Amino acid sequence: MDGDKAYHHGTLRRTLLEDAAVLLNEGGQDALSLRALARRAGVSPRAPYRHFADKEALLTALAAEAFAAFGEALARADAAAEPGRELEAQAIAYVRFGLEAPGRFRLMFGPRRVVADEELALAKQGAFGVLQARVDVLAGANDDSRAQAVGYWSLAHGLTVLFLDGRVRDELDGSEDEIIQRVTSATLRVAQSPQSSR
Amino acid sequence: MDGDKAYHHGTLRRTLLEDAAVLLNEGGQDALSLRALARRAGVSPRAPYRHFADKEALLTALAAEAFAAFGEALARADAAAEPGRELEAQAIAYVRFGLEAPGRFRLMFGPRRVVADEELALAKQGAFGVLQARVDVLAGANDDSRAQAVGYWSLAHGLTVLFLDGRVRDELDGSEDEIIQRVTSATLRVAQSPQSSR
DNA sequence: TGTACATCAGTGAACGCGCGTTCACTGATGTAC
DNA sequence: TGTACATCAGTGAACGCGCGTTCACTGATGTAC
Repeated sequence: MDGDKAYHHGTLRRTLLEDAAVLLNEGGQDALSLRALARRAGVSPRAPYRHFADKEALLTALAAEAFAAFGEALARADAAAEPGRELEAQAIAYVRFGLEAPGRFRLMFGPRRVVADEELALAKQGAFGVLQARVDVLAGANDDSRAQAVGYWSLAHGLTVLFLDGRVRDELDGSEDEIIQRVTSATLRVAQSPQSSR
Repeated sequence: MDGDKAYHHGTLRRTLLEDAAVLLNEGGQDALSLRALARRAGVSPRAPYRHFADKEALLTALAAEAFAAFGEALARADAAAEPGRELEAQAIAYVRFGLEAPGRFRLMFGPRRVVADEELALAKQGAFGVLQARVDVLAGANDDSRAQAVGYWSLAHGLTVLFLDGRVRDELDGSEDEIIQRVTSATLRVAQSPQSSR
């Protein structure tokens, strides 16, 4: 199970990124060090530098992967949703994605990374695009559709953070999905499909 | 200007908390160390321990103060708003509070602090209460008013984070306040007063 | 199939650093009489 | 108003630690012929 990779690890890059996500979720940013990562992978402290220029580069790569996975999760939820309930499904997927791995989520939206990483920018843009596309279909890509997309994104994002903070559970009862549906439909103008609210 | 306090600093506790906020906003959590704080205050590394049990205690105290200030800012905005536009005013105040001092904002909603601090819990509860109170007035404290309050809070919170992330400015033009108003009214069901939307 | 050799993916020891925290201490301040 | 003394708010040197990163290196792998 361990050590069968001998000298040439073979998948160090992957391993490092996966373990980084684990450390982030377990102990937050403070717990994530290159040395800890190397230790987990059973490899010398120097080894990670073969795959990443420095710590920042690893974090950026991880954030980019996270946004890609995020976009896919949103798209999957959208595709699987009952017609007319796609936005709600995306909101649920959004919150779940955050709660599933809080450390990763905080990395994604944390203090500014190196501004110039193109892969990261694209992945981010892609994830937002999934939501924007659905809003455009429902709202007809009018003047307000961008503002609406930002509003939906904000609501889902804020709800996630409030869940992580414990705030939501202090205020509302019920399962996660129920709460999300309830908050969404109580708050949003165009919450669902043609057949209006509730 | 400096050093006129001589040996007994006199206001070290205050100074430390204020400088901590500055460091947080300038360089993020990583830049905030007790030693750096002591240096800024022109005091030995040991001195802060006279006022805080450890670093965590200082952070907790800072977060508690921040939530108190936050609640006051929301209440002030609410009081100064045109009748019927209080929620919008609170949302604007919310976002401004975050953009004004991102480091402080991230501390407030960052990874869980020591759960058991009562002062922090109360200050947090108080800030949320300001919003909840306004929702109750407008919505009549019905079944959904708690969910609505959570929804508003989420929207404002998410919008703040998206602003901080640069996401909003990538998508929408206009001044901060305009954007907030636009997103709010495009998205929210009960955006304003009786006279309905727009 | 065998061998020479370039390249790739690691080793392991060492560096300097700033950190949180603790030590035994001392100078300034405030209070009791 | 003066003095003794407790207390308060700081000093400054030291600790051990884990970190990011660099050094010169070496064993494993893949390719050309």
